[in-house]
Amino acid sequence: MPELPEVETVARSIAPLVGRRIVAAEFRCRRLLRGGDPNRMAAALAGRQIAGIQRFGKFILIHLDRGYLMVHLGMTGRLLLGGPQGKHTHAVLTFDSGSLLYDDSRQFGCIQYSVRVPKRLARLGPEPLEVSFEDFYARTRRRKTKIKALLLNQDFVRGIGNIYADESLFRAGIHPLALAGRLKKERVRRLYHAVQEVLTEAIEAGGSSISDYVDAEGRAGWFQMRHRAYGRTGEPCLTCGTPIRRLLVAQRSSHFCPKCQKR
DNA sequence: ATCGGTACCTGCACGC
DNA sequence: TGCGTGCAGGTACCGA
Repeated sequence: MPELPEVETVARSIAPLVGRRIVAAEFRCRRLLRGGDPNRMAAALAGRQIAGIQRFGKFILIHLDRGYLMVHLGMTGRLLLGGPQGKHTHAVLTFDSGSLLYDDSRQFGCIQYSVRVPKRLARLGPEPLEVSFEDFYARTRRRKTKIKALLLNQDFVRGIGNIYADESLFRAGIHPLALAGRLKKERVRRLYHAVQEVLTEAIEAGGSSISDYVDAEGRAGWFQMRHRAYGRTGEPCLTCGTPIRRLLVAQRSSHFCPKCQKR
């Protein structure tokens, strides 16, 4: 579910935890820990104070007074401040008052504790809202892959997922199958600005709630009302009226206007 | 080094 | 009502 705007919204909504101390931690799903031991993690977290919260692409890095807790929401992960626990509540952090729940029906997300900043974060590309155009452009050069696949690659830039890739390509007028390395500089520039525009608007809208995404306070986003391509297969293009088409790129559905978006 | 394909899970909507 | 199919915001890993 969550891409950069959703993760940013979640990260902001758990900001009230900064300064609070973890009284107890419980992990009920081994898969979620990616090899970590539930009891050792719980022991390491008990007594720790939240020092800060940072987002890296789709990852949330919670700084503790000793070590880091890295959270990825996968497709269906949620962080919730309090609220009822369900059959997919896989982790619970208890504070002196209140709690933070991790809920994830598909179990594609992960939570990892480490003393140092996890190495995975160092391999990610730059933040799309901070990268310069020259760097963004340079990263597309000599790439033989399709532009849609490149946008989804977190080592290219971090945080873009299926929705915002489609929305950005639509606004830039670029076909998802266009080869990244062959795009002219001015077309890459349009894409660069489209990515920033779409992500900025989506953050302002609190993200996209397609089926069940909500922030830690249970609030849904409304950027789905602004989608022009994603999920609009068969509906008229808002620019030219041509029906939006869907095809598979990198095994992900891609929605685009066959008339407005050129290869 | 890069690329495409597959695996990992559960839930839901759909047609029969 | 049940059953099979396809689809879903994600990444990691494999072989070519």
